Amino acid sequence: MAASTPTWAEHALATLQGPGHRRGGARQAVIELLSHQHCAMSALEIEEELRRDGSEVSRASIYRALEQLEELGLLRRVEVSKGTASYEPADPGGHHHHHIVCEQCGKVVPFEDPALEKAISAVEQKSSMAISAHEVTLRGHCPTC
Amino acid sequence: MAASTPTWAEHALATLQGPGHRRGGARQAVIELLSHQHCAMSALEIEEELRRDGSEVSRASIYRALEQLEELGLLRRVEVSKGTASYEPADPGGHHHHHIVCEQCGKVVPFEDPALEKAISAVEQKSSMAISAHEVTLRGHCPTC
DNA sequence: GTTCCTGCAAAAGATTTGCAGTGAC
DNA sequence: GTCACTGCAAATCTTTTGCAGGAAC
Repeated sequence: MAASTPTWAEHALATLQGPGHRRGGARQAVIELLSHQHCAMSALEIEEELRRDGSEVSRASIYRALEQLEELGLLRRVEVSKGTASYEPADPGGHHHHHIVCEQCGKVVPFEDPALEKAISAVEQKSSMAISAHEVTLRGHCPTC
Repeated sequence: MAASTPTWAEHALATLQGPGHRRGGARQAVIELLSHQHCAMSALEIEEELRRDGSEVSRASIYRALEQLEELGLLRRVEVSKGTASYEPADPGGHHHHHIVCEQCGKVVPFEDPALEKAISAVEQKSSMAISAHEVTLRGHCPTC
């Protein structure tokens, strides 16, 4: 899938200019890393990757940054791997994709499908609950597995 | 939603008659409990419920039973609550539903929608991966929250 | 100066595993 | 008798939290 728009990091940092927020290195590193990502990453993957990049960040700070960014609507939380949350940049326009996960090797492939979105919208309309988000995960085996 | 078919427990126990399996009280209690359930339960909820019923079962045995039953295709694993897996009986015919979760109170409401299933089938056809399962989760707020 | 952000260490919660004993076949 | 199943305790893994120091505004 296309990488997230190049301005997502700017958008995130702009949102964090507001009152009640201050800049900080750890969160900035997380934003920076995620903005270059084409798909979801878990907190531990982020920690490892940042360490590899030389910008070591405390694990607690990563979790706190992710939680905060999700609450601000800047990140989308998805649960692809068994027992771990992953996060990916959320398009401000609401444009998003879903995931296919290989049960063998754990590989995650994004996909999008307008017809699927339409069907989900219809369900949301019919429901008595006010739906704010949805998540679709397909599981199977990739060609090489 | 309709409760799982009344013969699911029998089906599960029959499957476990095969070679390489033996009967055991802990697993049987888990099957018995889940067969009466209308929606997904987590391992810890199962433990608590069994204890309340007077049939105390070790937590490890519950996890082992759930893992095994899922591998046999008798249970469907869904991740509704944040950070915990839940399990529900899998209809042998493949008939299944999905879930709407209230982000406030955690309530889980099942739903099914043929149009949605059709849209997902279409995506599965188009994909280069061999899809064996899918999961849809809607999140929002229930009328009382 | 206020208070948000960060790191460290400890805690919490969910799940897995090693091992020895029990029970089904 | 063999091997699956069970319970207990310990270990593992992910995530959260308390606290003290440091940085942004």
